[in-house]
Amino acid sequence: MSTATSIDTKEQILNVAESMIAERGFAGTTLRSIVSKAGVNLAAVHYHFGSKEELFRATVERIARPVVEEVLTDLKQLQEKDDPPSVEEILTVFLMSSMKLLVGERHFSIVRSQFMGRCRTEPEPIQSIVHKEFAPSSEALLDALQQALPDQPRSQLAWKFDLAIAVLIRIQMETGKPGALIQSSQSEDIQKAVSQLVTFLAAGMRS
Amino acid sequence: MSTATSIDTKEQILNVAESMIAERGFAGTTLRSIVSKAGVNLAAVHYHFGSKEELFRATVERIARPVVEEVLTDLKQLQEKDDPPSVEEILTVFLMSSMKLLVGERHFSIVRSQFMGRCRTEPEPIQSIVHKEFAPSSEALLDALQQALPDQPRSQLAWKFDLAIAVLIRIQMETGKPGALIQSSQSEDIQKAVSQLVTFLAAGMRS
DNA sequence: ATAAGATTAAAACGTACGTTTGAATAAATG
DNA sequence: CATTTATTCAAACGTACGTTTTAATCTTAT
Repeated sequence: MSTATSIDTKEQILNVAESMIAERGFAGTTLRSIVSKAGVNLAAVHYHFGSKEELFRATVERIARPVVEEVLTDLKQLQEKDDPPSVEEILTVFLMSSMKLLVGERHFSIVRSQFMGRCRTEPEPIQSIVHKEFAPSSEALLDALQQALPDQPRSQLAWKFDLAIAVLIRIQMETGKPGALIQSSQSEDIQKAVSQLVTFLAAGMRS
Repeated sequence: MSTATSIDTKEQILNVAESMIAERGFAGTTLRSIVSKAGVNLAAVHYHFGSKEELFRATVERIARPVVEEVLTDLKQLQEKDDPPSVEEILTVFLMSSMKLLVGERHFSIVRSQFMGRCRTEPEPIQSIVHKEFAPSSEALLDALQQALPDQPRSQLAWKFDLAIAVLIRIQMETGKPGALIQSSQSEDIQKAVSQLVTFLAAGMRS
């Protein structure tokens, strides 16, 4: 059953795995280093998750799920307001859904942002896991963009949106580092950065 | 001395390391898998390179050096023609210098492009190695952009250029895959893609 | 031809990996 | 309270890692 102790262990592993994978990547992070930092037994990983890869899947899922859900609901809400929404509105939903991870306890949330960036640049089979997790929101966003820019061929829109993802990933990986666009997890900083990014990307999307 | 056989061994290791790191990343690529595919002895790696990390450094250097030199000479040539050059001209130099890796034997050159993208998203200490290798050309390009867009604050230009790098990396990683902007290594395809990317990025840079 | 140096080869080094096991402990259930 | 279930723990499993060693082989030059 789910006892208080077991939940703590499981979540501790997820938390530590998150920050270590964000820094060192999947292949560069060992289970022994995770359990050492988390203060739990090595076997706990396999008891709670089954394998290293499943632990990674759980880590991705825990972060990605609320982001994907946020995109879908915000997009739906946007389309009910005015259909079709503008490119800027769609890009704002796209960026803000991920940036909202940043609002909260500083260090932890910045790590989350870096984790998101890191895990989306991992080699196979990690890449597929992450891609699959984000597929629903990616497709919804691309559909919305197609409606906002009906004159552009779908293929062109596809690679442009792909570049928008690349930009988001880069922003996430650099978050908190000196010289980066986003340095704090304060709401004003984030909103300002998002609006700059929307301007940057919208110009490219329309071009 | 440098005999014909030893050069073949050394270059064989570099070639195979290049393609395997492009696919699996640095931590995910083992020396044993490299020498196995290359058909050379395991100890040859340490004889010719000293360590796994030094092999990686050599692999990066072999590809990055001509790219960096190309950027510097092309930029100089551009500035002699008209000073200051336009944003579009600078971005073209930036993109084309890397894209020229693609011109040549198809499979091998596509792997090179993927390697470039992959190694620039690696965790430390790899990240620092790659960054150091590209620093001269990055700084020169940023300086040129500053001259072309004197009204934008340096800090803003810096993160915008950083996003341009992110875009290039993404393009390189996706090269050859279905749905990607660049699918072949033919000169026309590349030039067409570069001009589209220049338009995309220039719009963002000016925004 | 032979000595010197450069390169390759096979084997082992110690370490660390992900995973499994089986017993000990804690929690929940009747 | 007894018993079943859930969880933790220490230890070991087999495998694979990067690296080192020592000897054999090939090149080059005297």
